[in-house]
Amino acid sequence: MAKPGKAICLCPLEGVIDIISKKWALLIVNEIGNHGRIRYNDLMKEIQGISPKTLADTLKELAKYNLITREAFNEIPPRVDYLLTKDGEELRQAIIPILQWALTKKGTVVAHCSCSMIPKGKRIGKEDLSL
Amino acid sequence: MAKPGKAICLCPLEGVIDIISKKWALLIVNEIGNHGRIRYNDLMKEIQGISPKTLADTLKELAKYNLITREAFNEIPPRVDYLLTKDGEELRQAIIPILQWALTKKGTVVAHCSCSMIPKGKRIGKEDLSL
DNA sequence: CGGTATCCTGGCTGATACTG
DNA sequence: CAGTATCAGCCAGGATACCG
Repeated sequence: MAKPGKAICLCPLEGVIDIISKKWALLIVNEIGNHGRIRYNDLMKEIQGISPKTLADTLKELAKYNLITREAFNEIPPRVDYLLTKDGEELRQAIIPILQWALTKKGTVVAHCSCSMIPKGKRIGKEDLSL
Repeated sequence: MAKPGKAICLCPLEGVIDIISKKWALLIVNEIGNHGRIRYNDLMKEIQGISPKTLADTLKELAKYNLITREAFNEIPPRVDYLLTKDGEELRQAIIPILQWALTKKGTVVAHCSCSMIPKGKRIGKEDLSL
């Protein structure tokens, strides 16, 4: 092998792999993180293409894993905010190296996601990922 | 929002998300990395539970994305080695933060994966991930 | 040995309509 | 507004058999 004693074990990923390999999970975690706090229908608008069912299902999953918090208010009309837990924010930070890696392969990338926090057409480079 | 100007854009993940969200892709990349160079059937043994079809499909995908290299020898019996490219090795490094994050949620984890490079029952902690 | 070929299944996902 | 209910489709992935 290349580097004796440097074998990496992916066992820790167990249980977590179900999250990070879910199509929408990372997007949602990141979007909530970008906003700090956001409501259900605003998420629907930000994450273009997701269906209400899928969004609801994924939110429940994320809450089950303690990555997000659901905060409901007894108002009319109803209001529910979603926030990242500490774990969720840490996960959000943990994917940044993968983002950086993706960028090294492409140089820069033109933002075209639906997130209102990112100016459309902005060129994303490594400098945008150094928090 | 929490930190103005610190919004994260996941656009760079496009094209890459198909890889990292594949159930077996990360496992395979990591396993090849652990061995430095490994043959098809040895991968089958190491990655317990994967079917030949899925393994073959995923290997092709990974090769297409230039994450691994296929090296075939004209011998009888045939022999094919798989290795990580530079990109592949970088990806392997990039997922370590996620591993570390997973560990912070669990403390330590007992290795039970089929990888022959990791002693069964070894307790994995953060110290095993500082390369 | 290193794969294909073939068939099949179940869970994820989407669309749409509806409700408290 | 914030979801649920319902139905339907796709396709990653599994089992098995076979091939060069």
